Amino acid sequence: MSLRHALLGLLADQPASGYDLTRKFEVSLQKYAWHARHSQIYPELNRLAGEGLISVVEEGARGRRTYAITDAGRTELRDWLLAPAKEAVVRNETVLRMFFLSTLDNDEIRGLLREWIEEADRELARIGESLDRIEALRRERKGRWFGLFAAEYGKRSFQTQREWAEWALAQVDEAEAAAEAAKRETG
Amino acid sequence: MSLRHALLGLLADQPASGYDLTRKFEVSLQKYAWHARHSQIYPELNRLAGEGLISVVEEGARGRRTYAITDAGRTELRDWLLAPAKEAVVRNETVLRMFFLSTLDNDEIRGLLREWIEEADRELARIGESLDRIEALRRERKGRWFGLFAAEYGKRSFQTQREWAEWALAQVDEAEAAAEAAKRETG
DNA sequence: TGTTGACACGTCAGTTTCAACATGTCACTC
DNA sequence: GAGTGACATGTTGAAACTGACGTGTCAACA
Repeated sequence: MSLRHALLGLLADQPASGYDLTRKFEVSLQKYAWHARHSQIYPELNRLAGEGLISVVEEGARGRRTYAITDAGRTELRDWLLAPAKEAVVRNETVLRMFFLSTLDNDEIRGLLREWIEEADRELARIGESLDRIEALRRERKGRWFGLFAAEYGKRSFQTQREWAEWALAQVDEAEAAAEAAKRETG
Repeated sequence: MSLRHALLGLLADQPASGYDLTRKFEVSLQKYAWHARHSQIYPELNRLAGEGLISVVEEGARGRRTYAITDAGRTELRDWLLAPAKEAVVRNETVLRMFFLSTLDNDEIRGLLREWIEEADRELARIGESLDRIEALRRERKGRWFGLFAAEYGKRSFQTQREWAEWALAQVDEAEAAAEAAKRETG
């Protein structure tokens, strides 16, 4: 189960509440690493606290509970990072759709490819801002670079998505031109 | 639920049995698109058949049943490809580990990065073969390119993973050198 | 003839995940 | 003082998914 490790990982950077963690999922992990809803996060936090991997360090307004990772939690996180129990699970609906793209008509293919190019541009803009924030934090608190590796990976991934889509568009055009040429020859 | 669409997508290319589909998952979808076990695939095939989205076209030795996609199934697949019901779900344990990489020591980070480089090399070799097969098929049955888009995407993705890991290794070295220089200055 | 290993499909109990429902707080503004 | 929207945490029933177990077939080879 990776959800608990995602939570431990986020708490390894700094203490946070369930609400904070939900927002962190939404803005950073959700899109290219791990998807989870608050209805899954809150019970898991309770379990982690019960097992002593995290602990409540502050209680605030509106029932807010701030959790921090414990030493046991850090050990658990480290073990998982260095040697995950089994082969990595991958689920990516977009990639799945890319897989079956060729079952569509050329114009439909082009439509989807253009959507993916736009998505990549949006994400690249978002990640650019994120990288700026991390860079600022890095200057501020020397030597720290939490999130930098992932943000850079995200950036490169969406650049790849964009370039791939451009390549695919060219492939479709090329195939279509070849098909028309063949048609003219026989017709 | 994407599993059914993954199955419909595979059957859109050519008829196959549950066993065939399980193997296709293992060799192609599993690694970077969608993960599923045979214990999930067989019941889902029965449901799809019950709903008329696929049908049994052949019964062979050892209880083997070959399924083909129906027109209703093609419609369902097409609808999903063009407009998936909700935002794409992403789960990727490797990327999640990349996210928390910086909580480790420099040497541990280097170890993981090297593992990921090796993994990328292995996958690139595998995908290279795959692309050769697809290319051969394409020459044979003109105009068909099922799987080509995805294989190319996979190739580019693992190239990205490799390049990112090399970049990250350089970052670690750089940070370490800077830290040591600072230490010499104060010490 | 026995054994091995790939082929082929299935079930099931337990866990994870999702969407929807539910409840209340606090700050701000009209 | 009423309304709004962000804050904050929960529960629950259904669906999806996993890992392990179970059953039998068939080809090849010793």
